[in-house]
Amino acid sequence: MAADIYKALADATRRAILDELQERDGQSLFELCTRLTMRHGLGSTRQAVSQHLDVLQEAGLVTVRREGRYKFHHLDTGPLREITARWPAPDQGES
Amino acid sequence: MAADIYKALADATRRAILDELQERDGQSLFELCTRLTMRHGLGSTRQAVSQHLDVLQEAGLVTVRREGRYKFHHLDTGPLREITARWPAPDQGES
DNA sequence: TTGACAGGCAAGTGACTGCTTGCCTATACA
DNA sequence: TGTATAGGCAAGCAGTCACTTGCCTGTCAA
Repeated sequence: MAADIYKALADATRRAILDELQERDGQSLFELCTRLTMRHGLGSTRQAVSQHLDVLQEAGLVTVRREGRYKFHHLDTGPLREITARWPAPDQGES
Repeated sequence: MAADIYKALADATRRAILDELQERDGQSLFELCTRLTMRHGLGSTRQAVSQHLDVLQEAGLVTVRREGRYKFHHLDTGPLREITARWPAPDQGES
């Protein structure tokens, strides 16, 4: 259920996770931890990233696919359309 | 400068302020307080709303026009484009 | 000039939140 | 079967944030 995509986006680490998943979709938790450290300079522990992924999943921005002992995370940018739909640009659809 | 539009959007009261300004642009602080209470059921004090407006202004989502002892607030949805530009929908190009 | 009105500044407080820490479950492979 | 790997759960801590409270500045009209 799309809990609160706004709160989900409020954290810089979570936004970095979305960036990472956009660049390489379907990463596991450990893969995300590694790449966040390497490419984004974030020293986040596994538990921290896991909690962030929970928030993103609650917001519907990340979907999860289980496979054996792995858990792959996929980006879903769909819920973000709500934002620009709520406050459209003045020269666009607003009447 | 556009501080952090994500943190600015994280609060429900601030989103209600944006809603209000979209419906009726150029409101003063007291006008906003009244309409937030009436139409959105928010019992926000003047100071609380004022602090929210500061955050929205920092984020570039609200611009301010002074006139005598009044201060009118205007909505600017431009910075919101950054969000959908950063994570575009997979099947549509950003435009 | 006086008083009412519109808004500003700053310290204090309670709740939330991101993160750590420690321990646990489950799957794969030797 | 035993062990390393991938991930989960929950309590505790510290920083942040929204909100209040109290007082101050600036504008306008009578």
